[in-house]
Amino acid sequence: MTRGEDTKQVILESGLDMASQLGLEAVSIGELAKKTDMSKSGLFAHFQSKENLQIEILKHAADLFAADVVVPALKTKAGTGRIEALVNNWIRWTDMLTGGCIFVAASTDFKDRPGKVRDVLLRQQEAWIDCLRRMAQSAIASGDFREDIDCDQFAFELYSLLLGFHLYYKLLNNKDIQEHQRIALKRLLDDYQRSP
Amino acid sequence: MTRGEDTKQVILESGLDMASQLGLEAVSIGELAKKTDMSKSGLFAHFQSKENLQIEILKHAADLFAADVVVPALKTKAGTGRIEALVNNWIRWTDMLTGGCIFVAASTDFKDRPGKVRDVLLRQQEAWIDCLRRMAQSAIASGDFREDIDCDQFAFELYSLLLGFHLYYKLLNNKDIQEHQRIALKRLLDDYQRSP
DNA sequence: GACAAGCACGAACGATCGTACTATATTGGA
DNA sequence: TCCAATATAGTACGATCGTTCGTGCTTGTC
Repeated sequence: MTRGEDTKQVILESGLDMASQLGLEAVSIGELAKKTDMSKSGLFAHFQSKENLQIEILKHAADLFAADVVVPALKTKAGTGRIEALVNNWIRWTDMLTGGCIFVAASTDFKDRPGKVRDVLLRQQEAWIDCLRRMAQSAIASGDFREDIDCDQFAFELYSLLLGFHLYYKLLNNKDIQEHQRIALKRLLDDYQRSP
Repeated sequence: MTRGEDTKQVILESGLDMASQLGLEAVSIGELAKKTDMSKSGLFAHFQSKENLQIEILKHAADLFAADVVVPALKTKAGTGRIEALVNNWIRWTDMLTGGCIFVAASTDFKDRPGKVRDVLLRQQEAWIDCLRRMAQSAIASGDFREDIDCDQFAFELYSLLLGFHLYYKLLNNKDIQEHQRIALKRLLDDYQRSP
């Protein structure tokens, strides 16, 4: 890794943290330069535009997300256990970043801001939902889930649960939410499970 | 209503629309002045600070929300029917505003911005969750729900469902989501319902 | 018709925004 | 060790940010 790529990683790390707190649009080049002890122009030279900076932050986040959330879950045996592992990894992921999940923040931030950033975000969200769907499919294959279930439906309900958890946890600072989340997940899995 | 109060309503209406799209923090006084055909200073005089403007937008939104979503639902008979009415009103509410639900947008926007705006938002969200909880309580009283259910748990699961719907609907433009939402709501209500 | 209050305006403030240039360090290969 | 490439800093730009101030235009009241 060259020196330039090295500092770029530092910038992206700091930018990711900033975006998780204030939103991707609120990441300003001047403020980011202060946090990384660089000059505005020196930092800017790495990205050529703010739009590129935002996109690279998103892609950097996606790399970390894949490595910390998805891949470890895929190493466990397919079925409800893998789904629970994924959920636990996701919760740990929202704890790693100071502000919470950057994708949740960016989603509300860019839902009405057309452009390349929104396009990237959309593809990422679709990939994530597809990941959830495949979790359900492999749970069918493993025999944990019934065969007649709607995997899209499952993905939607599971993602909804995570979004609810995120709001209770990050905005309302609700202490009991982890337990509520556990119960809701159990109810969801039970309903989709093969009756014994 | 005096002339001043009249234009203030126009400003808040436009500000609410803007906040629902770009977020409450992205509502700029200059841009809002353009949309309402006013001067920056003329508009500013109504609020004395941007913080006050944001707070008044939130309160204006809460008034509309109560009138369009909560009150009509409370006029129906308590129980699962009332909950369904509330959900339908909520969906219609997210359709009324160009960008979606302002509270969802503001929640991610202000989760890490301490201050008066965040305090107001927090109280509003707690009131909303309390509203959902009372819906469950009255459903118990009416005999629709079992008596041993956890109303906080129900509020969390229902709110999560709405958040998921909002993301699919507003960011992903998912056409099938209304049907997915309907199915998930049925599953939720069934699980909490008194067995016949 | 004078007067006060309410309301909106234009101009200007310092700060920060994203971006464009130019120049100076720092680096790795010949 | 010299050179070219890479990497950072400095300065400046027009635009916009939230905010302040002074001014004039409408109102409704006496």
